[in-house]
Amino acid sequence: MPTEAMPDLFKALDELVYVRKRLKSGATLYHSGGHCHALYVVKTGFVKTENLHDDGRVQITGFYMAGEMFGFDGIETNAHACTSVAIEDSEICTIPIENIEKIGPNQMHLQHHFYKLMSREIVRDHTMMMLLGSMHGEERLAAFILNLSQRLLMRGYSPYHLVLRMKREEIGSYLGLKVETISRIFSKFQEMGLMNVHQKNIQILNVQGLKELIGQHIGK
Amino acid sequence: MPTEAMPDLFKALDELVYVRKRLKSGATLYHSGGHCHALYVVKTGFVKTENLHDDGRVQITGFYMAGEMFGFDGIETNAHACTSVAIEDSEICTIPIENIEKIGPNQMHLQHHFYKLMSREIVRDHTMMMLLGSMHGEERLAAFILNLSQRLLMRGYSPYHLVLRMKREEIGSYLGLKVETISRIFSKFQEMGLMNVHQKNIQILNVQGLKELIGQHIGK
DNA sequence: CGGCATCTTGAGTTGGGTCAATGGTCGTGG
DNA sequence: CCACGACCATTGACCCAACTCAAGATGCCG
Repeated sequence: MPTEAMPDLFKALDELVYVRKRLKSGATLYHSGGHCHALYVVKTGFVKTENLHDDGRVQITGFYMAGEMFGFDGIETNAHACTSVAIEDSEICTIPIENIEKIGPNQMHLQHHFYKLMSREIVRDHTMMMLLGSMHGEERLAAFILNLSQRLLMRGYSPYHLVLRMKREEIGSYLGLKVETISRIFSKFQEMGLMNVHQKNIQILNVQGLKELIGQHIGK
Repeated sequence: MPTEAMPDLFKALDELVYVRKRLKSGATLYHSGGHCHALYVVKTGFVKTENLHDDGRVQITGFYMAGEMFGFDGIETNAHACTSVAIEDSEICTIPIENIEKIGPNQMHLQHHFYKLMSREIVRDHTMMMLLGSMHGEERLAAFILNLSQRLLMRGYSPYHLVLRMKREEIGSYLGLKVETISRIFSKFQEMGLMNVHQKNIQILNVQGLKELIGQHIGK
């Protein structure tokens, strides 16, 4: 992607944005099954998306931080396939889908940008399938922490100090593990000297150690 | 989607198709990391896509049958994020990405069709995340068989008799379980009178029973 | 300060993994 | 056409990672 085009791209993107909504922590942006007419970008705050199974089981399918777009699952059927909830006070930008469809041939780079964003979501989901299907608990949590760290770094924050916005139970739901297991693994990581854990504050002490931990358990 | 528009849509789609490749069973269509210049549609046969982890672990991320499109993961970076392999002799249609980008404003419904297809893949992936993150072995296999049955039905085949194109190990990789576990669950399903299993031939005897099995294990 | 939600830790259980042996199926070549 | 060999599937015995249940600890907010 040529750097020159970026300002134009952002300008063009900006014109698609409809409104900025404010959500209190715990508030629902949209419900599974509801009519889907827009995509969303987190401006500030933190959002989760979750799938609700009939019998009450919940699977969190994503956590989105400032600058990240979500809601692509609703395009296929015009109905949301998951529920979106703010996990801290957040501001959300809305991009009406009709605006995206109106993108003309003069903004082909913008059209392509949306394809890329959806492709990125697909790659991310496949990575999660790999994590859930073939990694052990410790590997999953290490990968999760490294991923958050990476995303903070890209936003210009320190990659070594993170404040978790979600609770242990939500991390567990995302990683296919129970709260107690998450808690135990955090304690173990601390014992191993990989990180300091104090409630939601994580200080990463040994990035390389975390990376090496993933992939140690050969086989599964 | 208006039924009237369908013939036009198919005609328009057809014009994007570049070539039809023939692949022998076991042949690789593209490798992870390779340059991505196209999307693919299965014309005949059966294809799997898989993520390869450094340490040799493999996660199958999808099985695609006639009429299904795949390869969306390569759009973001122009490099394939997974490897695609034919699991039986197959014919594959290639849709060069440049053709998709050239779609003009006169074919807005076609442009939207691609958004829908990518959205469908995202929904499917989220369903898999739910399956891998919060279902037990029996539920996973039941869901898998019901999904195949459903896709056969949509293509006009009997939903009660399926011939598995993949081996047990591949089912296991897809569902995050080991070969032996898949084998044991198939045997159990047969004992329970839910289906007859003879090698790759599955005869479903009790669809309702399979559906009810999913969601019985409350909690986890 | 009290009440409630969240997090941690322990003890015991279990679903699915591992290892190992056997049984089927199919393709190839004599 | 049959026999061999390679690959795949099944089954059993045992084990361990993660779950369940239960009890405290910690922190937060009114």
